Amino acid sequence: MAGDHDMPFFDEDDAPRFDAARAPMQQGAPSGIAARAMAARQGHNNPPEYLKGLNPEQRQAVETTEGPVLVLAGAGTGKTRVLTTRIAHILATGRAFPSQILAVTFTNKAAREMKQRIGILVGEAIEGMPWLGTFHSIGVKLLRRHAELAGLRSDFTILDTDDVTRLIKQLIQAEGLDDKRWAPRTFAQMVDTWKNKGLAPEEIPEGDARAFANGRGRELYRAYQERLTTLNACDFGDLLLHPIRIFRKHHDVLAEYHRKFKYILVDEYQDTNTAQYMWLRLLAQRPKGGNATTEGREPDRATEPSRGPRGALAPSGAEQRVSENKVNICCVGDDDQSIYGWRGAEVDNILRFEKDFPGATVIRLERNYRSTAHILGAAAHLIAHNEGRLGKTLFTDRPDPEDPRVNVHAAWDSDEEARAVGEAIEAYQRNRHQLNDMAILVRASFQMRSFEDRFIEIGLNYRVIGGPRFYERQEIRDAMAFLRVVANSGDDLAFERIVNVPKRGLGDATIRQIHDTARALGVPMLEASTRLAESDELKPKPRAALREVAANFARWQSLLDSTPHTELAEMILEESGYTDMWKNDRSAEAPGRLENLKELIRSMEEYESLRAFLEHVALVMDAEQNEGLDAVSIMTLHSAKGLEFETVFLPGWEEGLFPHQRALDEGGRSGLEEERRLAYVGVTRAKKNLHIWFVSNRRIHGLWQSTIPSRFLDELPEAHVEVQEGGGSSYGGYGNPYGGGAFASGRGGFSAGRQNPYGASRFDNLGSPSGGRAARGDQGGSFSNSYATPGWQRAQQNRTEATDRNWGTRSGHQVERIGYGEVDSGYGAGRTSVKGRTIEGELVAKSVADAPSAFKVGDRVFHQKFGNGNIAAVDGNKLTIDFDRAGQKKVLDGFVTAV
DNA sequence: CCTCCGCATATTTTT
DNA sequence: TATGCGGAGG
Repeated sequence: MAGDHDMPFFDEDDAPRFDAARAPMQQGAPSGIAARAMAARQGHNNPPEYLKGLNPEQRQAVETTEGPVLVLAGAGTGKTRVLTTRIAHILATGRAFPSQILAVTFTNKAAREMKQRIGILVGEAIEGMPWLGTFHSIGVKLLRRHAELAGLRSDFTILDTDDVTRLIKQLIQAEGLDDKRWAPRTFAQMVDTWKNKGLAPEEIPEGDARAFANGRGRELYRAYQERLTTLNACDFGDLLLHPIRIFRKHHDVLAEYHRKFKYILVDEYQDTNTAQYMWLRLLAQRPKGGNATTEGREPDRATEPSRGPRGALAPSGAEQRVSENKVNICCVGDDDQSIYGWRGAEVDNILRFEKDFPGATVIRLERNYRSTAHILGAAAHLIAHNEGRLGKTLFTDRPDPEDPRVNVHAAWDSDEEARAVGEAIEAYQRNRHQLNDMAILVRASFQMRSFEDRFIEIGLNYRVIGGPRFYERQEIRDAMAFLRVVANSGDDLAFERIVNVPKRGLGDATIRQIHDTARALGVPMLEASTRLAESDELKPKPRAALREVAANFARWQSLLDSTPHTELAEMILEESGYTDMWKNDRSAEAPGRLENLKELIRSMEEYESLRAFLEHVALVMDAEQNEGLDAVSIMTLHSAKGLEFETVFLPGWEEGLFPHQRALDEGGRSGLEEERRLAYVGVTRAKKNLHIWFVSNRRIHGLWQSTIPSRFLDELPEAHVEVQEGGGSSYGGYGNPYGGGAFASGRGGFSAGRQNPYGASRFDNLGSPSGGRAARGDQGGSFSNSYATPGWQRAQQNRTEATDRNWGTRSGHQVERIGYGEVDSGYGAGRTSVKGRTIEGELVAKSVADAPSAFKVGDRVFHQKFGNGNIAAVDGNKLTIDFDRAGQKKVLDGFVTAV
């Protein structure tokens, strides 16, 4: 077997032998890396340039090249710097060639950044690192070399989630199952979860197998894998799993890579899932006696029935013996920033590192270069509420007492929140802050909408980061499908996607016929179409259409080698009628789609060939956003990881949203801890200014819900936090008649007789003039006289100055203000009541099935926001109410009181 | 083939 | 509430 791989194995990137002084040089006198390498070898006392400016811990992390190393790199402690400098150091000291270093990241962005920074450190004279990339891109590289060992040809196609879902849908239908009852997406997700755990069809838990397709989950998974093999295709999970299986089975192959990779580096180790962990361990474990195989003691974790908590894979005795050998693996990560548990990441991997790699050096990077002492203090106090951490405390050596504290603000509802944040941003802008330095980080993307609406209204530039990606758009995927078929006529999934695009009258019936013919003849669908078009099995119309399709593809394929690929692509889109299709489309999106197609062609120019481009796109599903424009960034907390901004706004800190109810329901305590880590990530994005917001009312699924402040707010240390009375008071913009944003509708409501499951909060009364006090029997507080508060006065002013810049153009808001006034009169009686919640464990709230409503049709009720109204319909606890002023609304019964 | 209506669904996202 | 999907019907 080994002989089969020798050829591809020692090709481009395997330099035959090492010569530090020569290899990296291209011409001229020794300089750059070569000079540094020689200096290092000659034992000069002066540290090389690239080590200067590192702090002692960073330097230790760079210079401890031998043996297993775990670098616990807190937020903003120079993680990437350590990683790149470490690679530069290994290269400069002649410890390894670029091709002998395996460096894995999670995202293409991270890989790109690392390559670039290594380039800067080491000088342009060195060729790129061939084995620096994402788990998946390295997986493809391995699999292309050894494809036949996985039953594939080396030109296999990589399916993305969309392809996978369509394929699974076909399988479900082929099994005679109802694809409505058994959603293909759901099953695709299940398969993904199994693959994240490294499980083959025979290894999945019985319960999982039974849970789908009338208990036929296992067979379906198996059928799916078989279908992939037939199609000469694999999904993202396979890019890791196939190499794992090859390594396990073919020890000679594994041994080659053991010899090859002298150093292994892993970025964001806390995000690794079980499959990635298995993959890494296979590559990292070296058998004791030189090149001997690991035969007989190869761990087969996937079949191990017993695991520790949360799927932890305790190393077996055999593995421990194996791993005694020195392994130069360096994992960098931060357990406090592990936020991807829901997609299979195992925090345990990082928590267990020292057990997995006995004798490991653990280095903590805690010196933070990003944030102020207040922000770090807040972050530290917050994250300290988590158990099971490795434990780190960030510090800065430039404390500045003048720094602003972390600001906590209250708002009445999400619209007001958006308004207040907008005003805060404008205030910063007036103080010459760049919009580019500000970001709004939300928990869930639906929160973005109120900000977008508001910013459009006031003409504030913003940019949404994340969301649907360039390569996931319909027009791009269609165009890609054309190209895929041209490059590989066996790509049936791509073919099916576009046979009838633009519409050519090839309906389901014809496509089924192509399918059947293809299967009967054992040929790809394109081939089958060609033959069908020549036969008279089809009616004239589809036959002609199909003949044209087949002829088109034949022509394009014949041009593949002779025509520049960008030109060919343009030709394909033109001749297929695809561009015309969008030109004739009068919908609003059509021009944008044409623009995207142009962009696609443009981006192809960077690649040598169509194939090179397609390979790239399969794995790199990101496209750059337009820089240059000064705009506020809006994104989710998840996509903010790794970024930093001068000023950060964190809206929506309410129970149920953040921590998210679903995380609590499904993840229990560990779910809560992951939410807290997410909060920690959010807080640590800020360099100087941090504003946290919560609202009292949020519309969820169209129903107004009264909310209570997030428990995370209570976990912030008072010393570093300043509570802003009234949402945007410090920016002098707005206010509501109650002197600020929020009523004590949440916790205040509880304390009136119900139990607040989270205990009293110091935010209970924030912004509440009388509601909170009334509810809790007056405990004074900062709002003992609501009419004296700045907020109230501001509100009065605002009401009279209707032409004020902040109000004038927004009739909607003005109406809403008046609405508040109406509410005012009845407020005392209209105290909110909130449904109780059960508590599971100590801290975790479970949502509770709502009891039937005590109200009936015709009842006269009062609602805080909408005023008085009559109940028009009752559905469980959901009420449809005709409000006197606000019209018909649906509202939960907990938020209205009988009048 | 296109349009309209009813129905389910409504965190987080990379490769 | 809003969105998107799939089926039914023109």
